[in-house]
Amino acid sequence: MKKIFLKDIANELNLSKTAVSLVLNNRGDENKISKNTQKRILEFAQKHNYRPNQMARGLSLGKSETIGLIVPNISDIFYAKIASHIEYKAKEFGYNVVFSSSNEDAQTEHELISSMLNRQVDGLIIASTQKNQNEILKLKKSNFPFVLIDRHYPDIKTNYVIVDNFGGAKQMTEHLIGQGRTTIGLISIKSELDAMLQRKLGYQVAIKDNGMTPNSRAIKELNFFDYQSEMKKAIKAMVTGAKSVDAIVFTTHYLAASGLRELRSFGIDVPREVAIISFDELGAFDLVDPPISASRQPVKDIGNIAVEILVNQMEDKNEKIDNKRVLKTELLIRKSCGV
Amino acid sequence: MKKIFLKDIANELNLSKTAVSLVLNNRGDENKISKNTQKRILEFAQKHNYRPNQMARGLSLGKSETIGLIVPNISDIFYAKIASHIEYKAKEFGYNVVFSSSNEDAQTEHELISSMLNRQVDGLIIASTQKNQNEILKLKKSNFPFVLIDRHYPDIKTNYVIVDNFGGAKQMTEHLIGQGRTTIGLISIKSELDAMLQRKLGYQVAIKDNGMTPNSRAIKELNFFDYQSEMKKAIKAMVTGAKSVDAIVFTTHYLAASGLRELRSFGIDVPREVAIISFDELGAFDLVDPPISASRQPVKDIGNIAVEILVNQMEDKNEKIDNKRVLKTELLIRKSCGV
DNA sequence: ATGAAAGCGCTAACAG
DNA sequence: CTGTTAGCGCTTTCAT
Repeated sequence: MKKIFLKDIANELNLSKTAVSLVLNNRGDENKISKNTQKRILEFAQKHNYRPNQMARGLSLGKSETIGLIVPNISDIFYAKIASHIEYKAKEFGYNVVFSSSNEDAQTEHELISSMLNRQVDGLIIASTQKNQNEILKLKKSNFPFVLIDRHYPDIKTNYVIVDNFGGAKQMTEHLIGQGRTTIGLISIKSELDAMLQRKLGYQVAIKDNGMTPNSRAIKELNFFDYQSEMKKAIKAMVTGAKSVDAIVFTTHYLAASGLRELRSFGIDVPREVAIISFDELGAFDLVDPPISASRQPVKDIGNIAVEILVNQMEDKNEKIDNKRVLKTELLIRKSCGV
Repeated sequence: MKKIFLKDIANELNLSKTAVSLVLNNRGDENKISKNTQKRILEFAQKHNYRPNQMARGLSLGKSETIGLIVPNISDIFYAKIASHIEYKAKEFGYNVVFSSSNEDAQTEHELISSMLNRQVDGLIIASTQKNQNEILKLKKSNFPFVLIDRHYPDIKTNYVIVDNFGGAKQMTEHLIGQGRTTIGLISIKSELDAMLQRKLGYQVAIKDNGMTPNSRAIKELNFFDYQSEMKKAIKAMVTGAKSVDAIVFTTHYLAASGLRELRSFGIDVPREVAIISFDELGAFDLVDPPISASRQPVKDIGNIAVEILVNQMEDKNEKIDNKRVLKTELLIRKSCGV
């Protein structure tokens, strides 16, 4: 089963490369190549297991039929799920997906974008570190097709698909208030991410709107790379002393999991003493003791819509490039925030 | 910021494409190109943001510096983690990663392999459906570099990195026996996967070795695509009637999660009435009520070793191609299998 | 209806 | 030390 090339099949069949190429790309009819010739070509290719070299094809065509996907971390189940949906949807449109993780590092993200551009991806889907404003601006100016997901740059007009972080967090907080909680804390990641700012804001607005006293001491923002050890201190500060909280909003799933571990180690009864709720969830949140309430993100929609917008822009060069989509999260009420 | 090519920089600098290409590929010194010329080239390239076209480069070089990764499902946290480690390790060696999910479908896997070959990946890492023996055999015969992970074909000599499924399952079962459990059931996926067979075998051998009566009614193998609804029946059958079990071994994480849900809905006290243990785990298994014991797979090692073997084979064509690695799982004892 | 020939951007003998 | 030249495998215009 040796490798066979376009040229070989042209030679064997006494045809030109042109004819073979045309037929193999389904352009036989429009170029009026006889049915019989077409059949011969197709059968021969099939029989000899012909595989066009996509690098050659891509070089010639000036495109690779590949989409690049850059996420902070593919082993985060949230991004893994999005990746899975992106891959599925991309395939529907005939595109492959190359992915890479930036590890929340701006420089890595920068290199990844370059590298993918080198590899001639036809478009990019990026869950950005949000620390590469210039890079994104350059991409935009060069008119290269891309869409941001999960995180966007508020100051740049681009395509993006995000969720309503503000609304989701506000709704979560209001639910706790509705349950009669009066001293509600927030534990988040220290970050410039607009998503995180919006979640904090949603929480704060809910607090104020309900006539409760905002208390900056009730807000803890942990270092992303060291959140586990900082969590211990944060929880300790929140549950001891006179101003202890009776509820905590976590701005992301791994914080909620970590926070619950610490609450337990302090012997706190969740939800009786402290109710908790999480933005986004892990697979087993419904099994946890107690089951953790969460605001679920529509991962499938995020992936699908991102691909659709991207493909539109890649294939229709006139497409406007500030296609903004803000999706709603879904509040899942479980025992962790009250009875 | 218009696109700039090798030719452009040669022209601008009044040099030949050769010189420029050499320098840009760090072969300036070995080709005795003057330091000064090198500096001019590098600076010009830098300044104009030169990006070599990897399709052209790949076509010329006959390789793409890309590794293809095929897994059953990238949104399964187990594979997502492996993918993450593979990506990281591959980058150390200068390779990119393209991934795709086969959805446990043989035909899809077949197409994926073809497609990746078309795209000129330099090597393949495959967690196979194990239903493509011929395809794998062909790959092997063509001498194309690849390594199987997680699942291997027992009848074909290939590179592979798997875990000791038999030993892990045996150890899990023995632990339950050591806890005084006397009627132990197994819930698995109906599948030809060697991994699943080995897990079942490990369970069965542990049962026999300890003088307990094997009972085929205590083994339930569910349909992969419909395991949730079948789980309800399986659990019901296991916990009702005279021969109800006092422990269950689950052969994979999502089965354990699903099984626990059903046990609860039947009002079973875990672990008092029924102890459970899982092969592999989900992120929050330690938080679940009760915390679920599990045999953890070494995902990082699986990824790293797979890449190392593959790179060896890709870069040293004399490398033997039956590099077999069987890694140990790690038993994590938590409350779900007894006090 | 089919073929010859040029070209995509880069690498690598080989010759100077 | 540098330049010329010939590909890599495929697509596509332009003749025929």
